[in-house]
Amino acid sequence: MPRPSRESYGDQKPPYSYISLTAMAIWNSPEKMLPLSEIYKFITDRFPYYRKNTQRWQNSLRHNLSFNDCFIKIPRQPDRPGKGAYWALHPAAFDMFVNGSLLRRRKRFKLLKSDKEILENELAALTNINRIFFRTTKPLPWKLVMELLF
DNA sequence: ACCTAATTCAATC
DNA sequence: GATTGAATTAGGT
Ligand SMILES: [Mg+2]
Repeated sequence: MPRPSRESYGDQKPPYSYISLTAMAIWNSPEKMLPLSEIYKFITDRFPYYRKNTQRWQNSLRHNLSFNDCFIKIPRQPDRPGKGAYWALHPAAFDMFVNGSLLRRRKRFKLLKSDKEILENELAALTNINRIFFRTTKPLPWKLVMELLF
């Protein structure tokens, strides 16, 4: 994993792909997952180059998050409200930069169609569980909930 | 020169 | 914010 923490390229474009920058941001975080806004912040905080043309590169970065299987969208937990989901690195993609550079990996990380479907089902299940908590102030009758679910 | 990863534009939800 | 496609740019051999 790329792990630059305090670099300075001035106003020059740093030699990292959006995938690298995003992986750095996520890896640098305590929980190894960040909402979009924090990924942006990580990048603009240390690379002045990205304080311009924000609409362009942020759209590209979002494209990367959705398109690349190495990034997975974790639904936000009810106890941590905010906008958008969290983004994490797929555990099987930790080594996606080996034998490559931070500008261009040797191969794209792509999940098998079947593995992708399994992952999507798991995340969808998580979203459903979270929905049970959504906007409830008082504690839910867990005993009852569990009995209904299982 | 070639392969294909990365970036961009932009429609759509 | 997130997803997707199509077209273009560009890194690495
Ligand atoms: Mg993804």
